[in-house]
Amino acid sequence: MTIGIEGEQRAEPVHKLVAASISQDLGFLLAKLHAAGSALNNRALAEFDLKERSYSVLILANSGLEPTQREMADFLSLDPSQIVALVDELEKRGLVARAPGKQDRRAKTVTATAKGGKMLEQASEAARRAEAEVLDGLPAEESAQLKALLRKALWGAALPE
Amino acid sequence: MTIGIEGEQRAEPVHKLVAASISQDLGFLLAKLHAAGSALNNRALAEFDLKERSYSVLILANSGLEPTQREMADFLSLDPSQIVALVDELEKRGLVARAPGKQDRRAKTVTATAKGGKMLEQASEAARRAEAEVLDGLPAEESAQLKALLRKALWGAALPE
DNA sequence: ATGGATAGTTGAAAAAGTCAACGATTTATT
DNA sequence: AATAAATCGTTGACTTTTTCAACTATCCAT
Repeated sequence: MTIGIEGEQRAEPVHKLVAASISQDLGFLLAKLHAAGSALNNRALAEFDLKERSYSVLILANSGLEPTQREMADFLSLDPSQIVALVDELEKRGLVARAPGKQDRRAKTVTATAKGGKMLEQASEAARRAEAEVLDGLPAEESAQLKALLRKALWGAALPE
Repeated sequence: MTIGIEGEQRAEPVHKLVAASISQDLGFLLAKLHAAGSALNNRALAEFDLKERSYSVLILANSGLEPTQREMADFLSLDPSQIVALVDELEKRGLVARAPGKQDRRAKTVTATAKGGKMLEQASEAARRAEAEVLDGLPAEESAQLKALLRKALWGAALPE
């Protein structure tokens, strides 16, 4: 983690309270790193009028997996009604399109348009840079390790890639 | 991670969308594990009429470090006004006490009362169990590694303990 | 001694999260 | 086949959380 201020970068000063036992608490560590990362991500994505949420939806829409809104809601840990709002906005901007589910006509699959795919390409690059900034304190190997452990904590040993 | 349903526990089914590239995104992984952890934490703490937030404040108040509200806000990545509300409530319940800062009379240090300390003891045990549940998929060594990497990402190599 | 910054507090406004209901459709039961 | 129960997306109401600008009291630099 670094804090960037007007182009200049300095290491985050280690806070006095780091000595408190909460610094050993997983929930706190996740919340804090997530908060810092979200701020950077949202700043990076603002250029494309995206936020972390809409960016996530766009990625899933562009994945080729033709996810339904319900699948997105489950996977992103969001309420289905929030997905409606996110897809509404992306659809209005012509970045994604809804289509009726093939087997299930109740469901709607969400797919990125060509325009959405192009925007995603650029946005991903910005997000990649933001992530690098968050992981600034970790060498590449440990960054990979951290992400691998997070995936394993979420889904167990059976991991993609 | 496991999902507990009415006492019974089952492994979380690996979602179809895990194959999407967002599963490699640090922000997403943090958000998802944090969301799952928060739910478990809050459920565990509800017994004590605490939430993650008030629990965090109580820990810091009990740390012996005599943090000011501002220090708490910085450390917990919260707005100072949110700390006011949290401390107000804990103080009303007799779990913490405000005292004027010794060097700086603008500042107020927050300290846990004996009652607060006792409650924290029990609540910590509940939180510890919740954390264990989140880290269910990881062997002890990897859990420790994950937490160490999170700390390092946040504060660099200079770590407590 | 004055001016500018900072701590806590308040209150308002915006954003996000929660939840129950509904129509359309699917799945299960008889 | 008919009916019942469950599910998907959507809407709207409601609550909670977040954000931000003011304000007082106090501190710090000059």
